[in-house]
Amino acid sequence: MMRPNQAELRKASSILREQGKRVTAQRALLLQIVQENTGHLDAEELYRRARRRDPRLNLATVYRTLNLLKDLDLIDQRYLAHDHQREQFELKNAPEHYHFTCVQCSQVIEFESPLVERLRCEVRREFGVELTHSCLCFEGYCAACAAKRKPH
Amino acid sequence: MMRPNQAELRKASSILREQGKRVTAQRALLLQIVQENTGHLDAEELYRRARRRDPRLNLATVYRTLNLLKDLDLIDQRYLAHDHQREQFELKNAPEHYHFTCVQCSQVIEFESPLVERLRCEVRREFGVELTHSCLCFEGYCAACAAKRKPH
DNA sequence: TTCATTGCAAAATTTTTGCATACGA
DNA sequence: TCGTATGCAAAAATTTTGCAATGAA
Repeated sequence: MMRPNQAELRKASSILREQGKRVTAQRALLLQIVQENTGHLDAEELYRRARRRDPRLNLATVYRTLNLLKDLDLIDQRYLAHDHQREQFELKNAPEHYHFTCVQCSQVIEFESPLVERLRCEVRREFGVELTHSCLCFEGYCAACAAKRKPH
Repeated sequence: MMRPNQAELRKASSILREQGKRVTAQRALLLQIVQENTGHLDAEELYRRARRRDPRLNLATVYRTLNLLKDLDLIDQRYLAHDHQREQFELKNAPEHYHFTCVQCSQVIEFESPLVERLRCEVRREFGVELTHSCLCFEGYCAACAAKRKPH
């Protein structure tokens, strides 16, 4: 967690610039926060956290920035669990990864597995489709919460 | 598709009754429509379709009904693709199934595969978690749309 | 300097709620 | 009949937009 993935951020910045967009303090701040939190935030939460560092930041800017970053494919919009009503965002990483969300403590675990690629092949072959994106959202109880639920 | 799955609906009705809830014309109509469309509808679209058969139906009733059915676990709320902003609902079926959504024509294909169970086992073992639900959302181009994109 | 971006406030959109009436059991 | 559920209208919550001022390149 919290690995300062500056490379990711620099890459995002240069993509912005390539598109003739400006790397403003607000955009840099929001990108920074998205990447620090492995990015499972909705607009409101992102706004709350960003305001701690820049109290002048406006919620409209958060929405505008999220839309921009989505358009440029710099962040992903994910649905992680049933009870998340609002959209969730995360920095787009090269390798796809998948999520497990604990329904009790909301902890998110990322995982990956070669089985996913096999599944994608299967679907491609069976239906003749072309896949551009896959999202896996598992839900349940993390080890700690599961233990608490079954004492002894 | 469009198999008149009356058994599903009767089961839903009896669950409503068991919970001391009433099976009103509005609720029956909404359940009917959710199951007819394999249920990939948001609140507004469900409302539009329901109004064709009962023009007096109110949008507030749709929201109240969706919340009720979610609480009773009679419908699932799913996020099927990136561009679906609003919540999507579908009738809860016994076997879990997964979705592919065509980003061009919005067609939804459901699939299942034993690989999913293997993946679930892997995640359970690796992280010691307990799984209660899994959602797979694949996106891409269906066979027809893929063909149109690559002429000759 | 120039024009994209911001903050602010107002509008639009989506969802929930209070209350009198209607209706299922 | 009794109370739950509905329609309606108003409120709340979420997201977008117009515009003057700001600031990155």
